[in-house]
Amino acid sequence: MKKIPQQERSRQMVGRIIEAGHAVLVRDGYDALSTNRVAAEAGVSPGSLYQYFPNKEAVIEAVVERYSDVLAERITASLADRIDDAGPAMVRPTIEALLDALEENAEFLRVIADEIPRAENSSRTEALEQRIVGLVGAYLAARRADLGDTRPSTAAWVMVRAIEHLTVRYVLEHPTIPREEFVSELVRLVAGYLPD
Amino acid sequence: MKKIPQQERSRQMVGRIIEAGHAVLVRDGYDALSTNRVAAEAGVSPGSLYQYFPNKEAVIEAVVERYSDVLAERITASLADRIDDAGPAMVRPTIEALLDALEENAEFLRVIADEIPRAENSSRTEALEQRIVGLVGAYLAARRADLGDTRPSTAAWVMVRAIEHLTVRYVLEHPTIPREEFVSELVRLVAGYLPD
DNA sequence: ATTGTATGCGAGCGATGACTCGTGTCAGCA
DNA sequence: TGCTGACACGAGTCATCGCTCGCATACAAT
Repeated sequence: MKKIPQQERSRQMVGRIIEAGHAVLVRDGYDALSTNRVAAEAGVSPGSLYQYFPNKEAVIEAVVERYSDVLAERITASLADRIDDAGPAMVRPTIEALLDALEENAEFLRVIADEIPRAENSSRTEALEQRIVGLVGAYLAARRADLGDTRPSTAAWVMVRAIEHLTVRYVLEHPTIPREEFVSELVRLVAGYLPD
Repeated sequence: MKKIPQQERSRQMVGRIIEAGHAVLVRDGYDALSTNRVAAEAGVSPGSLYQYFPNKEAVIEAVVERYSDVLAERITASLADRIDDAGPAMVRPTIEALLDALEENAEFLRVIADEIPRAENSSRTEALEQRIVGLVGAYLAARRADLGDTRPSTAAWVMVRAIEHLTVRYVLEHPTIPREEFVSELVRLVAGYLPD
């Protein structure tokens, strides 16, 4: 039974439930998340939870959505900021911003990337990726001469996927590569692929 | 109760169970896989299944292991074959081989990559990655002059992760990029990153 | 044949957890 | 103050599943 909150207290409740879901995911992990546990963590009864979420999946979706909205905000803002710069002047700060954003919530990122099946969030993840691919594609289209006969959309697809994955894995696996070295490598990777 | 099969028929049973697990994963998906269902699919009783597998997870592990052994075999063989070639002469056939191997079993790849939580197979996946990173790292170390001050191990980490992820996503998402174009892009990506 | 052992069976136990529903409470309004 | 509908509660229902155990059967050795 999906209701639209009409009173203030119920809107607070939705917030508390999302917050609790986040806490349970980080503290107990994805497998241990039950609607009963989320309700308990939120100090709310299971029945109340189901007044605002149709099922368990919807709760998780809401938690993930809140996180990825914040992330999307930061990334696209950072990208848009430097869309007029060229080459490394644009690439390096963007990668730094991405790494910062991911590291800030590394524990939750681990849950999303390693514990939740990818398919569960495919729609949300892909929407975010599509949005960034669009941005980067437009950027590349504006400087098409650089690319030879590579299509901008293709180049954007490759770049965005690669950078996203590499940064996420770097943050989660903490390989024995100093951050500075890692960033430089990514910049080199991008620069080699998009010659100017 | 993990038993070591002593008679021929029981060895056949283990094989049938693994085969059934594979079939259930592909046909019904990860969430729908129960030990009872696997047993039924194998034409075997649940009790018998537990004579050879300590728990459900072990069954899945065995199924995944069989798949990733085949994959590892093909990739490392292909890599080793061309370890003496230089530049694109080595890179392109390797990527082609990787794409071939992934496409051959795309349905099962989807289950592994999109439905099973990554953490479930981290040990197996990482072992495979480590092995390939080792191979590539050794290759790069042998031609260290090319890399400037980038450490071979770092370059290998970046390359292997990037190529693996991009090829998997390409196979699973079937973006509107022709295969030939995609391969050329990956070759360009590698060539740009590892100048010679 | 007979006995001992390995193998196989499948009904069912025990626990879990998503979700419901009957009951109670609170806020706002006349 | 009494009424009404939104809101909240939480014990309980119902189905699912991982896993066990007592028994049956096939096989090998003697």
